[in-house]
Amino acid sequence: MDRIKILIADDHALMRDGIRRILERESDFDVVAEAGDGEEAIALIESLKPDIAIVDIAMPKVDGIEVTKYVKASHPGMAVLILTAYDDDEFVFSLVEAGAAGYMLKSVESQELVKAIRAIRAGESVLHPSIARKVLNHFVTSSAKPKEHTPLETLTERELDILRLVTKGLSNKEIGDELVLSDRTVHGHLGRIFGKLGVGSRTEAVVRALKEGWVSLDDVP
Amino acid sequence: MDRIKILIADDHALMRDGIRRILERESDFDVVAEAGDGEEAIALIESLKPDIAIVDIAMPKVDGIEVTKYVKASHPGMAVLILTAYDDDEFVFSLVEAGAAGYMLKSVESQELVKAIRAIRAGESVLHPSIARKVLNHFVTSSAKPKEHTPLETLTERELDILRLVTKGLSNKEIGDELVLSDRTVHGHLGRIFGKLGVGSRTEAVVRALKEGWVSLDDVP
DNA sequence: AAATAACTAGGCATAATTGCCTAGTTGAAG
DNA sequence: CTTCAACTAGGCAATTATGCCTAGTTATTT
Repeated sequence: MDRIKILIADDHALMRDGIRRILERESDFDVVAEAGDGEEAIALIESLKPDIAIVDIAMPKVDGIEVTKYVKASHPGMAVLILTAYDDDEFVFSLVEAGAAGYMLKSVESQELVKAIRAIRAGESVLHPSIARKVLNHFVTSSAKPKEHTPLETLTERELDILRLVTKGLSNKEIGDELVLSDRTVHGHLGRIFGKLGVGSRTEAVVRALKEGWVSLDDVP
Repeated sequence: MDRIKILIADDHALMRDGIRRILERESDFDVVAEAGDGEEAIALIESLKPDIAIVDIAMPKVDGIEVTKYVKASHPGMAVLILTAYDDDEFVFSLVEAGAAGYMLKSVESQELVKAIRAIRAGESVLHPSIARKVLNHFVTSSAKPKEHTPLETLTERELDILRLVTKGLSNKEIGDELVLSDRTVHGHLGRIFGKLGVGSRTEAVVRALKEGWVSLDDVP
């Protein structure tokens, strides 16, 4: 069999270099390229067509999830191995959905990574042990309570506007001034927001907005 | 001169391995140990007394900042090079204060890291270029406005307890029940919290708590 | 012993929030 | 043309929150 062509995408040069040196000790591995961001990764994938792309989630310009989606859409035979520092449920499910063949944490031992690559090459899927547990938990709990915490009816644009200003600590009246509305209107919107989010106070709504990423902490200096 | 004895502390085995392989190519470097968490790092520093400890910030049990403080307190001659993924002002100042001899990001090229180690061995200090800029900005802006956004009088433990519960969306009365207090007491604490933080509503206080890291979003499911 | 800070609690007044209604307007979709 | 969702606005009542006071207790420090 030909050597396994591998691409490494990670914004940390040191990590790329380290992984490359680890993989290059394997005679059947061929590290054909390194990319420092998602855009570069996609370009190199197009021109070099590696067998496996080792991709970090957090990268500038285009993140690992997008890269994975792109790869599976345009090169279904190509495998993506996510290698990341994030031990986060949400990412795992996004990636599994996007079609990643593996999800390993950077805390993995070198030889485990090597084994994972060979397994993926053989058509298997690999999950970091601590991740596998979470995935199982997910299926168990998600079949137990199909809704309850997910019934987020989507907020309208206007409601998001108001929620953003609430997060800045403004009162209903101040929000009204800001958006040129009556404070009663703000009051009405807020009531609907609370209903949709299933909360009962602006404090909870704010935490929810931040948790879901509607609003970033950076927006609130 | 003897070879430079180096210890690598990082919770990512892959990163440790990569750095080790990079450094081992230099004939005057001697990687004497690897540690996967801060506790292990301190133990190994005690027994092996390396010249330089390369330390990640985010590590289990004991973080890199604590390790740095420990090293500077008990082995003033030993140097600490922080190598981390976090491009964050606060960490830099904490580390500079703690006595780190260098602060490099993991996005650095291998050869830069090698050069940094030699520089530190020679008694110099090294800062990642993008960090250096921030440090300069800090001194410029901090001399311009000595207070204003920094006048965070420290909150007491009790105040933090209350702030944490506020972040969960509880009312004063609910917080009182939780902590076995009168709601008036909670009211009093909150007033002092607002004063210290310079805010005027629980919403602002919550955002502040999250922004400063008093409370984590993970604590609020 | 005296001072200090933190925690506790209450009074009192004002302002803000929340809940539950109705209802007009607009624009897009059927 | 009708229907529907979203945005707008208000009435009304009840609850909370906020600000500004005082003041007792406890533990620590000086």
